[in-house]
Amino acid sequence: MGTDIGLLLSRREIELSSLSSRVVAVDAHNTLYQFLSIIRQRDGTPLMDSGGMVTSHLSGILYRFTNLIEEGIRPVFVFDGTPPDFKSKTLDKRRKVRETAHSRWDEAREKGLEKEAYKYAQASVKLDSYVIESSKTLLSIMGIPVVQAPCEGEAQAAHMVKSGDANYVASQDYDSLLFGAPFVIRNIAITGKRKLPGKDAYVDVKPEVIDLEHSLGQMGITHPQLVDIALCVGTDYNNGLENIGQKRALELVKKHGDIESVLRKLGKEIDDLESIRDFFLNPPVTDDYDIIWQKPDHDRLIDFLCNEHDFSRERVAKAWERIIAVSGSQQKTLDQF
DNA sequence: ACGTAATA
DNA sequence: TATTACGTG
Repeated sequence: MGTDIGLLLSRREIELSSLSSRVVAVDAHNTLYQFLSIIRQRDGTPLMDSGGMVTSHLSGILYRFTNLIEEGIRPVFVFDGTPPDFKSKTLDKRRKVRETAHSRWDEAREKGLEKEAYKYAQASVKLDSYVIESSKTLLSIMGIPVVQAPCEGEAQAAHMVKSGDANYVASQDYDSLLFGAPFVIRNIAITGKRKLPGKDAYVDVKPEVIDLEHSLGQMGITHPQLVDIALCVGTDYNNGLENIGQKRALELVKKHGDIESVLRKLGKEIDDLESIRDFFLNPPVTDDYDIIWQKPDHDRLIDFLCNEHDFSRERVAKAWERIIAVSGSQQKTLDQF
């Protein structure tokens, strides 16, 4: 998932409190995927209501964004639209991996192999229309605005920061930087600990900002050259070159200037090179959206989470108190303008 | 991932 | 008060 250019970028640790009153364009796909893969029981079974509907993503949205709202952060969720044609090979491949993982999850669970089951459960996560629609419902109940991207959500989120309608993109992936996002926040979570994949070890993770211009300056390259580096290491739309990782890709692009020269030198080719590069530099986006933080709806919150999806009334009531405590004062500051 | 109770 | 273990839906 995403493009592996993290080692090349400069990051700066921040406190969540420094984001107060800032508008954060949340990469919905990335965030929901994260919730669905991590909020699980030890054998990989996700949280579910009595009707068997998955609720892990709803739990993640409720608790994380209650906290962010309490910090005074103004989140906007940006959902994916229709992917470009040249992504179809990648999407087919992901679907096959997912299906294989799903059957291996079942097998491992039958044999009582918890760790293996958990691993395959994570790999079989799919964002279906139920997950998308139920997420949008909860967000609207919480008063959090939703923007529908015409194409890739990360491109739309990047556009919103460029145009000044948002201050940051929030995503664990780096792709919004390829789409030109000036500022990207990673690790915008509450608990400062993350499990290392495959290991039983945990590391402390703090929220961090990646500044695109600053990163480009440190590397001594331009934005189009960063896109060329991404094309070398592989993106959601192409496979990348053999034995070329991010460090060597940076050296090659700096030395030869652009990817065409690099490919000539190596005697290699990348399918749809022109289209993919143009897609990163000039992606389909829209200005047809409204970012308005509505008043959260208490009755609908209780009905949706407790009656429909079996959440604890006590916990939802507690979250409600925290949401409403700041949304009241925030509403005032909005009214003043 | 997050909340909460238990633990030290 | 800070860290860990367990439940959440």
